[in-house]
Amino acid sequence: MISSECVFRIERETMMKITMKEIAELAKVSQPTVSRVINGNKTVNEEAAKRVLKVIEEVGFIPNKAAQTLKRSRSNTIGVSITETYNPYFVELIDHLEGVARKNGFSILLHNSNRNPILEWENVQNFIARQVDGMIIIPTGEYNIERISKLSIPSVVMTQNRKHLDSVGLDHVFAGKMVAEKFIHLGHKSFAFIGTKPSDDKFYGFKSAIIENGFHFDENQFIPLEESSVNNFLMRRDIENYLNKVGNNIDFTCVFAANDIIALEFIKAASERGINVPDDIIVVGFDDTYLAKIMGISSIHQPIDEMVKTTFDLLMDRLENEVHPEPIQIKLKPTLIERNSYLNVFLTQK
Amino acid sequence: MISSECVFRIERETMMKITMKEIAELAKVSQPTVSRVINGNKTVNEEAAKRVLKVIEEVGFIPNKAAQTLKRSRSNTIGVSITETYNPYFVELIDHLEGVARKNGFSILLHNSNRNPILEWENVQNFIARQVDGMIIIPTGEYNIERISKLSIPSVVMTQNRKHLDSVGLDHVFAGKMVAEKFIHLGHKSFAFIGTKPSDDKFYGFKSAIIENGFHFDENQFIPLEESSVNNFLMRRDIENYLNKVGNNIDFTCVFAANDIIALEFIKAASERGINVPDDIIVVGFDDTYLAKIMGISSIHQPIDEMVKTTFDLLMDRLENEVHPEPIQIKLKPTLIERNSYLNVFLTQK
DNA sequence: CTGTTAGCGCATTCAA
DNA sequence: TTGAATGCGCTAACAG
Repeated sequence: MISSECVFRIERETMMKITMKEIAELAKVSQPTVSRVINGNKTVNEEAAKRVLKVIEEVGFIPNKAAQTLKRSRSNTIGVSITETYNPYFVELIDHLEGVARKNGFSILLHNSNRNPILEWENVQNFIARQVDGMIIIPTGEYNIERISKLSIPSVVMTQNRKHLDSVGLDHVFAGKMVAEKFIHLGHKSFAFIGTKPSDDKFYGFKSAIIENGFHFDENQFIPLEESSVNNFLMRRDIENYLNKVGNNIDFTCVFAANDIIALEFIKAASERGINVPDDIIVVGFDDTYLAKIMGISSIHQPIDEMVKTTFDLLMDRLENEVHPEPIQIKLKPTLIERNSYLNVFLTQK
Repeated sequence: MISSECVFRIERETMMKITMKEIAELAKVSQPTVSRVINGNKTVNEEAAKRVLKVIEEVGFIPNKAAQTLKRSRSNTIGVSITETYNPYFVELIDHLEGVARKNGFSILLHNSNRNPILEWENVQNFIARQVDGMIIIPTGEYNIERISKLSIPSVVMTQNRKHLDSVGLDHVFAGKMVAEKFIHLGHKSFAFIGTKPSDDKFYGFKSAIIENGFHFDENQFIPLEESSVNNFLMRRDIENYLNKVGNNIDFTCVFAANDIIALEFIKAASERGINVPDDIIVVGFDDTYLAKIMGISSIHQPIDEMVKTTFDLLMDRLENEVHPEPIQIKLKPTLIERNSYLNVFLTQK
């Protein structure tokens, strides 16, 4: 007792790192016994176990996970590579992910790729170096996917679907279709899309549905945004460019925006030009972030909870079952959240 | 060469973990020599080094950081505990932090405390278990600070100042004062504050400056918000409650909000009641997040870059220099960013 | 310049 | 039920 008290004091002063060996000495047992107690091995004498626990409590011992990882070849860590944090949707995703991981005894090692494939690969290398048990990738594109699939570390791609890897994505085509059909159902006849790339699945779904329903969609109804603008909140500039170009010839009455921030920026730009949202033009955003909630913008809602849970479960499954059959592709269904734009209130109150 | 080719193939198939020992065999050197090459030890024969690097390249070897950490008692990781992600300000902070850390060869281990001191302590325990070299804490309150200060792991508190620990905070009192003086300078005579707790330093600075300038500030000019409302985007409810209570007796013409989201929610609530911002009431937010930028709300800007850099440098300093004198407290100066509310545009265009 | 040896802290045999 | 011995993959001290 006295000796343990003593060490305890020393601990608080100099705080040299303490190990199982010290605990063992103080509890008058061997180091493996301490290990057994900590890992809940029942084959330990009750008295001894109590002594060990008491000492652990007193000195505040915490096992060294680096040693555990080395020994067990298992770190209880999963690496998560994300592309950006400017979109609150990803932040929410990560938040949920950490919660789920924590509940299951895992830590998250989070790295941002900033949409840069080189950094993404760097992240993966780092994950490997740090012995993660699995990886969750929000991909920058196709660039590293195949390499990752060859890595033998269980990995799953989240938010998008990929051929070579397990993936949990959203049915973007369906989302686009849903918006188009909503617009059509509301009686609209001329449409527009704002986004960075025409290859976007949601644009494809949107455009297809429009054409399938016998309506027209030509190139200048695609309002193009630079990637770099989007990342730096400068999409406003691109929108202005477009509006300046078309002048008064705005011939669409509804717009689908690739994300909520873009939607809001469009609404602002339009409003300043005397175009009333939603009276003149209605707008639907994407991601259903709190921005959409706060500003009352209709938006495509991604089932974050379900996506995170599905992704994590899939990863756990891969961790436990060695067998690696074909990559699984899961496509989640989005929903359309309709809102009355608060902006409308601002616009019409006078 | 042939043997290395062979192992390479096996690697791609079964992908058993490869170690320095294997590299050594393939390169016909001893394992420590491989280590020397990897760590840039110049005392290695050039030929041998080349062979080693070639093999490493071929098999894609990445050193096991768990082993390195165990051996060096250094993980090149810093633990970061944050309180929330709902506020984009913290997200920006973390983003910058990861960038700075990466540049210096460090990884971030990020854990969210969700404003819960118990989780915060859990985070710290986890950081210790994972052998972080240092910690950066965005505190949930006072609760764990003293315990942390006794831990011997270099730690610095960020965004707030604390007595017992190195800390890099913001001069909140100054911020409040600055806003009050701005309001006064603009000719306002009756003021309000929206936030969760009257103990808030920025409220203190705000109120003090008002009183010092001979104006009045009584209790019902503090618009109270529940912590839980703020965390769940339900501050609107509290604001409505307040506005309902006072009815038409709104006697203030300017409001200082504890963060940008609150500011926006107030503006919305007020606008819907026919109160024009900024004609009837002007509003200043806090954090200068993109929300404020997008919506054109005036806001107190925190020097994120400087804060992150200062915090990181301080931590590095503590890591390198064993000596631990008194805790250092650094207070950064905020600035007031003035904007013309876009909401105003929406409100007045008709 | 390089190989041999030792040991970081832990979990896991294997005996006893 | 327990302790002694071993080794996870790596770095560092020491010979040579």
